[in-house]
Amino acid sequence: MTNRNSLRTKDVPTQVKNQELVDQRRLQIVNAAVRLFIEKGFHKTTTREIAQAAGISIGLLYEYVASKEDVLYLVCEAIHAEVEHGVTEALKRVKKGRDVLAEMLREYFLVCDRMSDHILLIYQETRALPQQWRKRVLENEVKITGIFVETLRHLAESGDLPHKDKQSIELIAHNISVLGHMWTFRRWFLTRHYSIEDYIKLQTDFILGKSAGKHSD
Amino acid sequence: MTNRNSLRTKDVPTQVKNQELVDQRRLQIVNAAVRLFIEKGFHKTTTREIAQAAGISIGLLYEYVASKEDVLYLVCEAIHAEVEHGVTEALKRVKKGRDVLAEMLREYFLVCDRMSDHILLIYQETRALPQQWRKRVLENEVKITGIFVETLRHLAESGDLPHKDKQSIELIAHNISVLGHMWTFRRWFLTRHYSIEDYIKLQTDFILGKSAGKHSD
DNA sequence: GTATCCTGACTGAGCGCTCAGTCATTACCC
DNA sequence: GGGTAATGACTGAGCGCTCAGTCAGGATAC
Repeated sequence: MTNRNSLRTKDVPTQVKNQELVDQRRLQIVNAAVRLFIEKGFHKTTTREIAQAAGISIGLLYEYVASKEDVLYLVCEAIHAEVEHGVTEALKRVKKGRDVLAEMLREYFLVCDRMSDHILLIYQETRALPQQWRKRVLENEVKITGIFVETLRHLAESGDLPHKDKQSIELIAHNISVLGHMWTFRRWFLTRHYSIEDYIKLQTDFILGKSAGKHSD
Repeated sequence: MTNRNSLRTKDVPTQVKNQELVDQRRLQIVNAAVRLFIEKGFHKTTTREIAQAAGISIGLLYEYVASKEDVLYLVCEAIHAEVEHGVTEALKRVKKGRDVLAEMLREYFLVCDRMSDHILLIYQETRALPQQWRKRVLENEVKITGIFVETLRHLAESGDLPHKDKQSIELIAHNISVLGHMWTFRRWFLTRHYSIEDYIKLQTDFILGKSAGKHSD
């Protein structure tokens, strides 16, 4: 995982003066912690294990964070940065072509596929964060959903999407986000029946409205 | 919460002979634990707190379960039983009328609304279960999704739903499940913008395919 | 009397975090 | 340049405490 945790990271206190060093060490720490948290979960991972996996001493770990929860927060921020980066990069590639929505969905689902474990981690361990930071992590979700809202709005304005009011568009954006996540937290079941390509195709049809029912109203 | 945890519950060992008593005590324990787990999470809740809230001693608690994780398992099973009961009850009411799918969605989303905290709990704490039981809890999710699969299949056969292959129907069932859950795990955001009635209406439109895009293929 | 249910003081493993001390590097002085 | 002082990154043994789980013994029912 690359270091995109530049902004929010500043809120986590450190004893170390050299900012470059802080970034580098925290990158080590986050990478180690992500691996361990995915493997055994936050609660069953000890601070010593994190330190060891990061290649530093337990004492030094606490020069760079004030608590174990700080580590989890850094991890969550890093994951979000990664996802957001993935999505915006994908969007750039897509915007030029046609069939923007379908292409966007495809790219997004692929990001979710790649980041499965990480996204799952956020669903499972956010609760362990202190109130204030939990809130921030949740707002990151909204931020990513916001990217979809923007795209959908553009499409609606340019007429490539049936007119929708703001409320509908926003909810559809949430649906897209969550249906991407569904691939991560029901992966254990879904992969038995669908490849990621199946999944992309079927979900795209569903979201684009090729899907269900006739109405009697 | 009523006691619907009759089957799977037998797998959790107890020292107490009187089965009635076991059921009654475990009900106390589960009710107490649910409340505490929702409030502070599994890891921050002590076994003592559970015992006290259940009105029994710590020693007695361990006559009815073998570990703290047992309690979590009982809680998960109870919640699932409750949700399943809610859904099947709702379905019975619905099947007679018309517009079955829309009515089913409505009832299901209302169940999710009522059981918000409980469903969220399962998302957040399943990880803390030992492997084998985690699997069972996950399979309960599939079971509930299965109810939707059944209903959709009936509708498809009776022609009230455009023909869909098995794969599509199954995935739509999963989507419905998860979009219900979304109301619980994004509740903190969604309630700012939508009432549950708004949510039901918009999601129903979305799922029934009144929703999005035109295609260029 | 004995089988069963129940109590709560007790144990000890485990873990987050600290802090006294080490060492490499830099800054400063003459 | 060489001697000295200051800085701050780094170490890891161990402290303090929490908390799941136990067990010896008491209460109750029949």
